[in-house]
Amino acid sequence: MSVKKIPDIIIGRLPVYLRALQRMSDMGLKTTSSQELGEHVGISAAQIRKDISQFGEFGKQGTGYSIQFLLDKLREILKVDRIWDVVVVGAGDIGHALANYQGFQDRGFHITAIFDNDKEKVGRQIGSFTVEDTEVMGERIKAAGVKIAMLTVPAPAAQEVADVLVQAGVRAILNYAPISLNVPGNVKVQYIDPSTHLQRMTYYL
Amino acid sequence: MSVKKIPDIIIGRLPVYLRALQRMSDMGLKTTSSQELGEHVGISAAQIRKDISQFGEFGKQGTGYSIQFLLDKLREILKVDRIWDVVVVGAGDIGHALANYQGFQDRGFHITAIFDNDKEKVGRQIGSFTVEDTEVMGERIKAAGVKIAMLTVPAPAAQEVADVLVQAGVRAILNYAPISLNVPGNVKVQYIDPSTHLQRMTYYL
DNA sequence: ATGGATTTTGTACAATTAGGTACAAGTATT
DNA sequence: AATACTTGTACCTAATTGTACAAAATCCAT
Repeated sequence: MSVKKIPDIIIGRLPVYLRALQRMSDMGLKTTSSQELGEHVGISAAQIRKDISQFGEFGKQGTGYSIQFLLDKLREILKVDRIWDVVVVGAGDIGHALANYQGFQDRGFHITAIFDNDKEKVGRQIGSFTVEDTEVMGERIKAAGVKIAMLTVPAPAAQEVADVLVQAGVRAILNYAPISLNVPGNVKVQYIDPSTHLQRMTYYL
Repeated sequence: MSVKKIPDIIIGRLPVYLRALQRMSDMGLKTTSSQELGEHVGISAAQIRKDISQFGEFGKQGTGYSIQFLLDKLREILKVDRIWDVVVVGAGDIGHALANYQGFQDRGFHITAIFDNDKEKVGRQIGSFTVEDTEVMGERIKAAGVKIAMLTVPAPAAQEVADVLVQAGVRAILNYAPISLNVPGNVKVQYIDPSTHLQRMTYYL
């Protein structure tokens, strides 16, 4: 009896539900329905019910879902019921913005180090972080057991850095470099490239 | 005889192909195959052939695709065979990073203005831009006919700003605020939220 | 030059995956 | 007690992806 494999596409929607539920909770709401949640996130109520029901029967007929209970469950499912250490590679504008970003704290992530290969930048202070040399990145990641990295280096360097990250044990990469990365099957990559995202919309203009 | 509707999911992959092809072109390559392109972007060769064939017969048996020809075609399909004006709303860290980013130039986009509602920031210089007041944003967008905006304001302000953008004629929003936006059906939104993207990967760790 | 081997596309067909519809059953409200 | 609300799921439909191959183009050995 193995656990049913959950499709990626469903996993991809859960963080969106989580974000909306957190917002509802912050507003003081205690319960919600698939209908209401669906209106918030722009997804059909049936879809939401089906997605959630993959993991158990979390709702109650006539009432809907307890927001707090669903938050707890989703965090548990997504494994963000804990704090993950994350490193940033690249101390440019994006690296800066990420280092200063206050939105990781409550969503399961904590930046622990920033690396750059530019000797000019190494040693400098970015917020509460001191930029470290990329040369020590691999061993630092290994030693700390870090599994998640955000990659903000220029495209030509990205694959090489990704290889080092993977070698050091990183299993999830948020890639800001405008290039597709080649990584082993057990490593996940999410891509953030503003031009690519914009190009997904111009077709419809 | 209407043109066959192309699925969103295919449109979403085209910018990735475009990016990889541009890279190959920069490296001096003249032709490629669905096989080779697929290895670069991590998508099956059959999928790539089928995607491309939606728009015409761009390849040649035995040879593959002319990179330059395919680049031209993809740019035309995605309507990035021109330069789109884009505005940035929010002059925080992300707004700064976007304003300084050099990666829009060659990919069909040009930032024309940056807005913020903080009177402290209005009038300041960010790169070659002078931060303008959000109050004049609507009329400025209307006057210039801008169709694309990047939204980098705090979550609580995002929906309100989005409403103004839509009212002013914006039809594509790249939303960096960690919240789902409610917009009319003829307006496209792409979401960039690092925490959400990270949460899509932690499940697999 | 030539012919067989190789490469590669575009597509027909099959299989799989994702999403929509509808409703029984439970819960709440009046 | 009747009405309204809401879930979870069975069933159906649509969308997406994979497989396989004919046809065309190229390559290569002689």
